[in-house]
Amino acid sequence: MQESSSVESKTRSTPETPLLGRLRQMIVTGVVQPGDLLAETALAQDFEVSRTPIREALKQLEREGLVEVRSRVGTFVRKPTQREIHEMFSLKEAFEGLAAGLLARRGAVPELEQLKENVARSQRAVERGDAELYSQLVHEFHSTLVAGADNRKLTEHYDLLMNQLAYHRIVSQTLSLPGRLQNSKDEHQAIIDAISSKDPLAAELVMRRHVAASSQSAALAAMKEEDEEQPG
Amino acid sequence: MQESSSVESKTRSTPETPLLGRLRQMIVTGVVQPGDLLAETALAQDFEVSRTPIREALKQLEREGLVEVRSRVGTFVRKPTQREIHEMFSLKEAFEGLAAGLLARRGAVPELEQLKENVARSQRAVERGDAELYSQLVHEFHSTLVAGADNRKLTEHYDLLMNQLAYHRIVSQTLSLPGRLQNSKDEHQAIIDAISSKDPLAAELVMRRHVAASSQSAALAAMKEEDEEQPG
DNA sequence: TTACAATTTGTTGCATGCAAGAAATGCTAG
DNA sequence: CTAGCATTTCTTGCATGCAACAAATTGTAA
Repeated sequence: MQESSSVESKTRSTPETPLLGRLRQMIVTGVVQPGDLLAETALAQDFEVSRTPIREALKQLEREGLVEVRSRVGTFVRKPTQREIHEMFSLKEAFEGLAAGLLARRGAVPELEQLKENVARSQRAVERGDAELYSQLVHEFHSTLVAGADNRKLTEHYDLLMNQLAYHRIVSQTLSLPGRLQNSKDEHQAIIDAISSKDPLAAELVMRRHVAASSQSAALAAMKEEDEEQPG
Repeated sequence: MQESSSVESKTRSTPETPLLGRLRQMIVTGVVQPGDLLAETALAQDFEVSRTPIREALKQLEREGLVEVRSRVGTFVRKPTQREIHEMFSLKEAFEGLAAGLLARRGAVPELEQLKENVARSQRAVERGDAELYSQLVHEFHSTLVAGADNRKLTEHYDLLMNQLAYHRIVSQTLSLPGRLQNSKDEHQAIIDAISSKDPLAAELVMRRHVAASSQSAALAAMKEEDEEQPG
């Protein structure tokens, strides 16, 4: 299953102090809500350590954009602005497009098989109308695709981005939109086809279209009004 | 003219403790070399503060990939592997391609004028054979282009990437390759043309081609530098 | 009640002490 | 000289105390 942190990958020079991961997960999964105060002293007591390691973790989270440290006032869980969400989806599109292209260039790798199996399971989830399972599979699909690009720097930046997007909550809302669920699965299949035919350009294009479509749904779900122009 | 940090942008929630920026610049500009030990106590004396803020800054730099903290051994300036350099250039291509597309979609903005003027100055630098000035202008061109995309998240990730690439040293060597200098200027002009004609796809394509070409040169230069260290 | 100043409370920022561990050094035996 | 072990040194990891500052609270006067 997953590591202690939410979207974080396996490799890390320092073995990832559990503290940072646990705090990050609390934020990403919504255990603590935007605006909540994360006081060093209180956290230190909760985790039964001193303020120092807590403080270091909070500084990291600030760098990751998950919290805001207001000097001598407090550290607060941050909520991305609508603009930031839009910006991050642009980046998501670029990252996953790049990943699809790189994966297509690599050819037949284990990750490609994983993707095929993912779509098969997704098909069954769609038939059963199991939105919860499907949401999980969607996450796995994108995660596997990026991993398959075999580019650690890309993975690093991608994880950073997705943590800040607090992917789970936004996407699970998105998928409940009518029709989007079946569409999404078909698009995943199209992506696999493009990758399988070892056509990096096509793979990137299809992937980016897919992400753009999802993003639009997600943006709609996050905020009702706000009409955006779509590239094409 | 630059901020305290090297490639960092203006906006930052916390006003960017000077310490972090100064340390970062020391690494990026090569004042301290890869493999060098950055001992907390020594730095604390140099900067006339206690170990605590030094320690926090070093942890940030670890997160940025500039140093490696080996537990209870020391913090060392990190040197990107050849693979990482390759990976980062892939990301650079994606980032700047995205930026070019976004900028093309924005249309006529101040940054576009800055780019035009940059090329004009570059032309003069080429004619005079002033490689040093040209190197600076190249940096400015790419920096302005990304800024012109008006996407702060993109800028954040881009800055993170470029700091780790320690751009200056690699690029300045790159440009000395024969012919590359004039080519580079022409490509910059082509990028501006695509952006001016408000064709995001074309702009992205041309930009990515340009970055790919530069990257290849830079990769060669980096390998060359690598070889020069080994014989000993 | 309202305005406003003084005080109290709560939080982070920084300095410092000490312990844990890794690596270098020296020492001893052969 | 070499190998192996003890010791010393150097470094980070963490705990804690105190100062600086912001914000909330209280008290007071009109």
